[in-house]
Amino acid sequence: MVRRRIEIELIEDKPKRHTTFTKRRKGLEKKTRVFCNKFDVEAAILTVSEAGNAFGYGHPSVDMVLDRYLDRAPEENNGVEERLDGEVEDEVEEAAAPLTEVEKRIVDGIENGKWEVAIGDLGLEELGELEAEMRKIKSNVVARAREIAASEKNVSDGGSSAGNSSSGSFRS
Amino acid sequence: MVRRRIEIELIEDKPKRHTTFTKRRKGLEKKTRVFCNKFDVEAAILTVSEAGNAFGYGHPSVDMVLDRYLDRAPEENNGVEERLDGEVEDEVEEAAAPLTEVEKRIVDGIENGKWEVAIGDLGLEELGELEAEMRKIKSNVVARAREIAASEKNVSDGGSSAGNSSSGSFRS
DNA sequence: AATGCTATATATAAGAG
DNA sequence: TCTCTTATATATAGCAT
Repeated sequence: MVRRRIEIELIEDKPKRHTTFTKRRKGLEKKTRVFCNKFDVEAAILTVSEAGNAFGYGHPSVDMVLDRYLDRAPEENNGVEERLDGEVEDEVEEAAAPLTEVEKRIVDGIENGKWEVAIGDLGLEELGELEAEMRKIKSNVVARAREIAASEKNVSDGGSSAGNSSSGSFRS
Repeated sequence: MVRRRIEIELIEDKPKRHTTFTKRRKGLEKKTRVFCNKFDVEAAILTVSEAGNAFGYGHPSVDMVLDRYLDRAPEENNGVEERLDGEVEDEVEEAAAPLTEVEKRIVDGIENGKWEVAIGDLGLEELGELEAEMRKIKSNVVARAREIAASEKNVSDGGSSAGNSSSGSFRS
């Protein structure tokens, strides 16, 4: 009977924690389902347990919502909720955007099944090959990016001179 | 005061619907936050409104959870919740699997910032180039996949055709 | 581990400001 | 559009099965 107020704290006992975790996860998923039904919107709830198991509910499907989200989300949310409607359109600086257009199109292409073939059962060598290829492409793209960025800076760079060096900290 | 039982139906009035939508979305996000705090697990709630606006809350961040999920999720969820722990390992036909290991690794790489540089401001030509490259790689991988699949079929094909309809309707 | 029960905690629909 | 209130709907902690 909810004997005491539920602390917003970590439950100590392992087994109890797991039980409660499951209960609450289901509740969250149910709430998401009702939410979707009520408003006919796309939503997804993803959870990763301590053991690393991934659970998810989504309408019309987790992947669908994922696609939509990745397509619309220009910024990342670091634990804080955030609206993502308009465009961010900042100046063309050197810092990396969380999800650029190119990245989004790639993700979109992948997510939308343009690969058309199940390749999940490939050997690992193929996978490594693929990654190497992508890394190569990335290098090309990066080189081109710097080139373009450099020339753009020459004509449109406002006054705030210095500070940020153009090759410093990107994402991880 | 919740005059009547809340129908699990679509609300008619547009303005009211939006208000209620916002309220419930916040509630869902709060519940997710408490959920994360209580169990110290990773979770994310993503919603896309009718207008196409994307909202999201996640701990430690939406992207983090996304990465984890994509890394752990072998199958897609079509509106029905589903546990995602084991492997799916289906036959390698010509139809697309929702998200394969390779795809996931690609997505993961992209999401985790291994591209390290902002390339969103590139010209469109670069983008087309990149896509062409990826398509090429895909062809290679596909060819290899069929090769492997063919040889594997020779020795281990059981025969139960139907079961899960993994060759009918795919995504988009 | 999963399900049912029930007292209590939380969420929230409708108003009001 | 947001916040507050308040009556009511839902979720759920602890327990039993």
